Amino acid sequence: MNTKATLKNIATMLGISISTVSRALKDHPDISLETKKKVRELADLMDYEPNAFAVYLRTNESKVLGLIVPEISNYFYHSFVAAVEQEARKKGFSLIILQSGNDAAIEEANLKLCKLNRVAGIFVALTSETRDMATFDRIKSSGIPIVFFDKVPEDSNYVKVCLADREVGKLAARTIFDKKKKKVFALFGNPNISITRKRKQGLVDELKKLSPFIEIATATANNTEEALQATLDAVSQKNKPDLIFCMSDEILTGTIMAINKKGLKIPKDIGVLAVSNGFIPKICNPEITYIETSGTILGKKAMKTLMEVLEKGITKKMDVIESKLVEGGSI
Amino acid sequence: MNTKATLKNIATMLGISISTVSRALKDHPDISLETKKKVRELADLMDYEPNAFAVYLRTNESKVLGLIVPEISNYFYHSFVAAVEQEARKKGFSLIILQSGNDAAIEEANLKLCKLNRVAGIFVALTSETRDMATFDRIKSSGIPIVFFDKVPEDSNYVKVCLADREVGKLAARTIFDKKKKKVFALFGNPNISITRKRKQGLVDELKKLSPFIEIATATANNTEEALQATLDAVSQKNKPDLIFCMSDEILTGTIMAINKKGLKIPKDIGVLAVSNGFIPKICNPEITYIETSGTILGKKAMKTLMEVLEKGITKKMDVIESKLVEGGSI
DNA sequence: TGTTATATTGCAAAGGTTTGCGAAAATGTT
DNA sequence: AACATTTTCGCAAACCTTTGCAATATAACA
Repeated sequence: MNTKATLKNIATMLGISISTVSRALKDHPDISLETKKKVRELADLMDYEPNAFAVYLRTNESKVLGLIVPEISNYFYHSFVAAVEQEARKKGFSLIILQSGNDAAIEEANLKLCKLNRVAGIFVALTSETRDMATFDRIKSSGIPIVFFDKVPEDSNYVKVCLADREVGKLAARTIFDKKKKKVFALFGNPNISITRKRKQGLVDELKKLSPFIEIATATANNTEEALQATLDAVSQKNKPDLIFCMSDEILTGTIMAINKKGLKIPKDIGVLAVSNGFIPKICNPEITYIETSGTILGKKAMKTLMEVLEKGITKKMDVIESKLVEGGSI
Repeated sequence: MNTKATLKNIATMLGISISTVSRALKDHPDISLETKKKVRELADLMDYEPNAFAVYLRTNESKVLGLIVPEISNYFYHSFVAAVEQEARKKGFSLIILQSGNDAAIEEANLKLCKLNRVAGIFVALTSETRDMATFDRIKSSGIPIVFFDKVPEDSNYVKVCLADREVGKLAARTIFDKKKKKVFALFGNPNISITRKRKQGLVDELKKLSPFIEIATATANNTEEALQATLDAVSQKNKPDLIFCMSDEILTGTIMAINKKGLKIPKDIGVLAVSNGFIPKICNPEITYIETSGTILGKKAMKTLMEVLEKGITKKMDVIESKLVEGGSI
């Protein structure tokens, strides 16, 4: 039978003490080269890997990060997740990924799970249902840093990385103005989350400022299905809009389906402007003009921020990433 | 200062022994109701959670699963990941997700990471570069069960869940035959992985069997970009195909971009048939006809299989899920 | 040779939990 | 009251690693 690869076994087999083996493997200066060599050879042979659990138990430093997100299968999040995972691996961390499915109770359970797994830090995109930040506060005060991203709490008391959401709205407004659109139908996601409110405010305020003659109607769509329906309704009116603004990929998807269903042509019959990571816009014909929100960039930023928090113990901070307009042919 | 919530501290505060506290918390029959009550109350108050690392160290049973995938931001995998995560949580497991980015070396590193984290089991979709199964074998013989999915090793010596790939090909062939297409251009992914070969064989053989008059040309596209280019080339010939078959969403995406770029109309100018999870087909106009491959279903199956392996210690097994044709208007 | 410095190594505790086994206390039996 | 049972609990080892400190061995020096 194969002996388990532990310090103890290596030590016994070599007739030396556990501590010597431990130090030899870490290249501690106290240990003679000869011993180090012996130890390393046997360790390699036995395929020794330190037991992460024992290490943690002793050192209290875990190399695992938690990531809680409403759902992974989301146009934006999965690129965020991919980026964080990559960066994490570079730094020697692993990533535990949890989905809260827009349910505050599951979110809380996931948070507990992170605590249970003694993660070194957590990334969180809030549920649209999250009202109570108490659990987050408890986790935080128990010493586990949290970096909020995308769907962040409004309160400035946290560490967060997000898009310049108000700017996104303004940029959309300026684009609409430049393209001389007159009747806008704007679709937004759940109004409970701050990014929705900010994007909406940015868009509406800036549009008003730019011109008193641009009509704007807004509606809420919590998912692709609702966006499809809302778009259908909007374009079926006698006096239909000349541009539809979609706050997210989820919504854009529904809008496109609706436009296809109605047999309308973009941009001849109707214009489309979206906020997106670019994937869906690029497979449309013509390509959709969009304001880019890159999950990859945000992910890298988030990881960097977490590392800072871990090192310097910051507890409040807000990082914002800019976004830019990518022109397709949809307006 | 707040005392840490550990068995020891609870024990001291209550003036009883650690073992009693431990057993009380697990509702062990040896402990009196009175004691249990006391213990539970204090534990609740202190927000006690067993230290997962210590538990593992003692029991050697971890509640964490590993998942290694070429990349999460893939049309198919992220729904798989989402499904596995959900099922895992139901069973009290957490999921560590790693990406190997189609690099066999990173794949190996990820495997080590799983071992290091002492996961209870691993899900793996192979890289197209993976040749050497030695590391997998070592992990397996070290007692960590591996369930391969989607991109699985050919050899029957493993536990795997996958689509009925040959059937997928055949179904495509029958559809092409039924729709009376005469000149097929079929795009496949990396030929090193078995699903490619199987789908291709299924399609080609069945097509030959059904009719000697259907022409079929095949090409390889390793990513969306290559698919775009290959499609562009194919439709630019004097005698262009009347149907394009796309083996995956990645490829379908490229094909659609190419068709859009060329200004061709589906299905009038050219037909399209894909293997897909349905998302992209549904946002096209007309919707693309596709053979469904559900990451969600496969994910659930994979989790179920892993649980079986964990319980019964099976070491070889192959589960196959059927797929069906979903008609759009693209043929 | 005795003394001191330096290079190597080992001891033992700690981290939090689980669990077999034995001890003590409570209850039941005659 | 003496004994047998049953109920309730504690002891201590084990899981594997890290690390401060003490111990030993070796070399250097006077």
